[in-house]
Amino acid sequence: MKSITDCTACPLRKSEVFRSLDARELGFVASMKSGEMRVAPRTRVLDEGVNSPHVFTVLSGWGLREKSLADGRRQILNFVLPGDLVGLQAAMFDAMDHSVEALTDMTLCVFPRREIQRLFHDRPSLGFTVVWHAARNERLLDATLMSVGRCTARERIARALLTIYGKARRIGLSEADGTLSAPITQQHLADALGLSLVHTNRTLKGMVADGLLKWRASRLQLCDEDRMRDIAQMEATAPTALPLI
Amino acid sequence: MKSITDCTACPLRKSEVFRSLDARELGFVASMKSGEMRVAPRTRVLDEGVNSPHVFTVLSGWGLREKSLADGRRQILNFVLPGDLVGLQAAMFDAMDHSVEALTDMTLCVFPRREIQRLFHDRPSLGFTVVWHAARNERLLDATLMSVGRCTARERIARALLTIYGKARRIGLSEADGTLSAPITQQHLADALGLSLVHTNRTLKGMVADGLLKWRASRLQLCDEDRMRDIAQMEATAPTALPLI
DNA sequence: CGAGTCCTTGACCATAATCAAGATATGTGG
DNA sequence: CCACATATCTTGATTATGGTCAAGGACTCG
Repeated sequence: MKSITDCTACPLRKSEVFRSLDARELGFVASMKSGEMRVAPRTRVLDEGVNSPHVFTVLSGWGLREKSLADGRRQILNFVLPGDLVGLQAAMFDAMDHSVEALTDMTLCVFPRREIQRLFHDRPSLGFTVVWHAARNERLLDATLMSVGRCTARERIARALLTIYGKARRIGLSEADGTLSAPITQQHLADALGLSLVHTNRTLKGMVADGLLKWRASRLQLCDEDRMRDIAQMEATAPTALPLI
Repeated sequence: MKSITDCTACPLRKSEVFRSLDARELGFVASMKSGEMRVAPRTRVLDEGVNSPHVFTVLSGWGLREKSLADGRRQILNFVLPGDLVGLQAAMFDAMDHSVEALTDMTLCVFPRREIQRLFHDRPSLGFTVVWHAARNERLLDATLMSVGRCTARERIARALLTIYGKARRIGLSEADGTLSAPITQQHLADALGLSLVHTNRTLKGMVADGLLKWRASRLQLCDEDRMRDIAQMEATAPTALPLI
């Protein structure tokens, strides 16, 4: 059996990016945690159509949330990073309607779905945190739907990269020189934006040529964030502490 | 001052479509309700970018949730119907990142956003219900994003109509003859699906010609639901009781 | 160094957008 | 009840964004 991270010594909580929990909240989370799961890249953490007995918090690594059609078409719904709560649907409905897949090695805290009920009753403040996560996710989806529905390829890419980059930087995943090591291929980006791989590639090249970004060997760098925001029609957002479960 | 519906006599709760609350839950909801709001078609109930002090439950009427870009492009995120909870974001974040607009005359129960905090502490089971709504909304968004990102115009329309029709029928808005009176124009459908009005119109006509549906004078009828589901690649879902706040 | 994955490019095609204008409804005030 | 105004729907012509097909090149990793 692998060593399991104790919630009180959680590496994420140490960071000031995450909102700290009071002793009772922390105690509850610790009591709810039934284990830790480590998965390799390309592993499915949750499976569309299947009833999962677990809800997870991402401790480390990158993953993605996706949905597929019977004929193989797929849509990436969003990327998941440390601190994200995944599989909440499993606690609410009979079956998952999307999958979660690892992009890198991932470690996830495992919570039995039944404990979520108990969470609301025993630690209401954590219940509020769960909704916060759900609401935040909905915001992200709203923005992505707007992108995919109404924006050009270049705009979509600008929006997606700003979003991913912002999310990663916020939790300290970017380097001092402003680059970000992201395990994302152009195919991923295409599948997240409703574009074809070929068109994504060409558009991306154009943006590189225009000095907007660099992206070599899965190292992403936004060279001109201001101009990117202009294209994306997105404002910078002030960071607030992220509640972590 | 208009007469306000008492929660214990709520017309929605009478219906067996909605999950009934126990006495304490009902009492809490009643105590939380600060008023009722009636709005005319095209009125904004919630405004993108603005901090709303209220959260609402739709009592009657149709509305939509939308998001706009500075240059006027807009994306309809989904349609809202009686029983839906709107503005939850207002209770979680500083500003709304989408708007809610009435399509018909609407009546909404008004809850002060601060009460949501209290709800979690005083009636945890209602907290669970709030998350249920958030999770359900996320499901809907996931499905729509998949539509807009990866489906053809005909598929998107089939999916959207099945979704809207299903949602409305479930709460008893459809007629005995299978028709549904929906206050939705082709422009709305286009804006919800990331399509142009012209292309939506042509695609719709083709579907009418193929005997899939009828849509005259804002009366929608799905003539061949099975075939629609084939096109949409969507299964029929078994209805469960909807929790209402 | 060989296999797989990922990226790149060219040629061609299709779905859907845009532009423009006219036809039907729907609604309102006189 | 009619005339006018506005919203919605319909259709044609043209264009463009982005998809598909195909194939070669460049990494990466064991």
